[in-house]
Amino acid sequence: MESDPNPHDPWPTGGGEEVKKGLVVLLVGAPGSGKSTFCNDVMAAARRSWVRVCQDTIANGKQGTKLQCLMSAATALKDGKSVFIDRCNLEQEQRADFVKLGEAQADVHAVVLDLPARLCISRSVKRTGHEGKLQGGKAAAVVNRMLQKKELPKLSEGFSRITFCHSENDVKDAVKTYSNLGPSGNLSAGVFGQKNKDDKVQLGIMRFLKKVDKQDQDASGNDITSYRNLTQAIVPSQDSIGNTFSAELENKNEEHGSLNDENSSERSFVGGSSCDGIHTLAFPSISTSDFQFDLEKASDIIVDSVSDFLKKFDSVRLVLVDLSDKSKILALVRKKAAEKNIESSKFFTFVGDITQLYTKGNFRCNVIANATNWRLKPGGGGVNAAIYRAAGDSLEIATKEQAETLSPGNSVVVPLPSSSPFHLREGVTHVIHVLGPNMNPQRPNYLKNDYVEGCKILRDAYSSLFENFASIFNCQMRYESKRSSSGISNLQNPLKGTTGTCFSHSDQKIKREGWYDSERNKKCKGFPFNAAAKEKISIPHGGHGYAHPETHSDLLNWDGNLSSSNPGREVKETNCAKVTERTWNAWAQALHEIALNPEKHKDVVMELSDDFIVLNDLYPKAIKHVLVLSRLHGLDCLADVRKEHLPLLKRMHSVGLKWAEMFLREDSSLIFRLGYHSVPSMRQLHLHVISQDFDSAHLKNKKHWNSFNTSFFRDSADAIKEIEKHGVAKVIEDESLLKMELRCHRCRSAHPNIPRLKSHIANCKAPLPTHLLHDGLLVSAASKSVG
DNA sequence: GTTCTAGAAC
DNA sequence: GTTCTAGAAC
Repeated sequence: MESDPNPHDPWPTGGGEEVKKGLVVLLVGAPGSGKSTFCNDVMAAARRSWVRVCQDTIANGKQGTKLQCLMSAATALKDGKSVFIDRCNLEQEQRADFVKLGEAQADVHAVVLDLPARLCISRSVKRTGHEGKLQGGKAAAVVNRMLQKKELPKLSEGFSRITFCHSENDVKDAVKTYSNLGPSGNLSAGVFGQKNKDDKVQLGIMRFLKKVDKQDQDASGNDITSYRNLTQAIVPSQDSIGNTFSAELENKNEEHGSLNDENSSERSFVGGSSCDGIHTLAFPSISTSDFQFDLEKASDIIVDSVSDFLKKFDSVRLVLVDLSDKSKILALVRKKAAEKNIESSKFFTFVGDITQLYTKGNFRCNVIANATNWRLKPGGGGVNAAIYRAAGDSLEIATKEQAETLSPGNSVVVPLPSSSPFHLREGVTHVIHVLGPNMNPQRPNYLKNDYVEGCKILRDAYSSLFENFASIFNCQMRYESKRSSSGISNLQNPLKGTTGTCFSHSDQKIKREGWYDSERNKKCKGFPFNAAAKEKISIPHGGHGYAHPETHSDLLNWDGNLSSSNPGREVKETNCAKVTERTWNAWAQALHEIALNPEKHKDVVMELSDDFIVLNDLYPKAIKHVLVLSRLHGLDCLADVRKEHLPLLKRMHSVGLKWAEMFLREDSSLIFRLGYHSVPSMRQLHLHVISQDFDSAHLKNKKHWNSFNTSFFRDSADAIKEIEKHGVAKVIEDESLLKMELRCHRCRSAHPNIPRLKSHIANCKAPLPTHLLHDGLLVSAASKSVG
């Protein structure tokens, strides 16, 4: 849906004026990859005026020069036409001059026709009358030689959008996307459809890596080195808790993107979310830990610096992070930020590990700050050590490229390579090292309690940090501003009149989940409830098997109090946690009935013991999909499970494993995942053992898909660990998860509807996410043979 | 959980 | 016209 005639254009141009912008699309592909066909197909159905610049015919039908192509393209752009550059463009150097065409107010895209070499060769060999006269047997040698030199395009070359096509279907989709592009429409920026760079990494290798890496785990159990060897681009995505600000706002922006880009069925954002996301800087409190800076003074400076910065920038968020919810600096800053009326959507505090904001906190930040030392070296204590440990060698190497040392009050931006574990795992694209004043006599540059100088340096440090953050942001805005002439990432941009339906939250919601201690335990300890929280979310439950609609969804407000969105509701108390009483609808009782009276259901029971029953899911969502059903009365869902149920849970897990392994003996190509739905539709605790093909006619809607492919699905092994550690398992009682856009569970590409998703997953060969492999959450033939 | 179906999307 | 979603009913 291009924007020109649309009165609801989400990215309206400034002052109501339509700013015409050119578009240059470089085709990238070997001879025989279908570049000319692509151009012709688009031009045949196009809604805008295109010129195809083909080096093979540019000289009066004969092969011409690159210069001729450049001149022809420039002329076409001047005439307001859009241009296809139809030449191989396989190497960066060959593309560079064409990318520069974008300097004259044009977007530059790449469409990569990365089809199998064999196909290109056979087409080249077969073709007669090809414009490039590359026919016959010679073609094979030429194609092979060219492909050896192939350098896939990157955004950093200056492209605002890159579309990778690996199959005929991909090409069709891309043709459709460009055909539908109206005269002044635009497509969202980013990388689409990129395959994992290293598809050769197979399960066996992953297992091997895992084995090796056990020696290299940090204290929190984070695996460090395995990621060094993987280049798979995992972009933390919308399968996180949907209610952190970051996830939510990024979702919104993707929704925006989709309005301009209705046909981008392949939407695997590679390289972080910065193109479409809200730029978020997570930073620790500088100097207050190891450098022993006074907390009162530091908190004043933080709040002042944040306030100043936010006055200047709109589409950014700053998040102060500390490990403990008892953190004094967080409490001080929260209080002062509230007093100063700093908008809590733009600045807030977060309790968690800054190195695992996404994986452990489900909170996405694309930039994090590191309180470094003057040598910019790993080690020391606190945040610096943790960040270097988590980021692996790549951070050290990347840092060295930027600076050797740093003086107090300064900061330095370090872009993380896309292969960096931090980038892959956490979605962090940049680390900014910042050095604050030191009040610790044991550390270098000791200020001897000179707080006049100290405060000055700390202010400098924060302003340097924030300005550097903004400079990254500005540089990435280059792409964004290309997408529309009016600064598209404005958060205030309303969604009025849009038709996207994936995300229906309001902008001002926040929910902190994922840290047990800050929530469930506090409830036990009788923390005060504050119904007048500044921001809160209530998540009504409808459509599930129980009739009572609400469950707890609490959050911390600025005052650090717990607020409840469910005042006056009856709860029953089990041990420490309060559990909502639920009334289950008749249809949701089927499993409960089977669990209690298995003798009446011999037709479905496949295995029976005193504790559990194994049965096929009546409506399997994959080739193999069985349920391990607990028989314990009163245990209806994962949220009800407590420590005393651990033996049962472990037993159910091992029974699930046994069945998965049995299925694997029949079909070794299957891969299984074991887990629970956060909010099950059917009463009676049941473990899903489901093969990851999702090849089933019963998988019919978004809810089906997302219930197995977002954090709504809680892996059995994780649940067990969490119960062991915290007494309860995390359940994500957030219905919006089930309404999230449809993303392939392998390559993370987004798809407009279930049929399209299903046809994609039937062919997607990308490996399953590394975190699943890595944490042993998948059961496959490979995992069995190694383990 | 499924089925049915109106109406939106294509 | 067909396809697809989402809400209601069960």
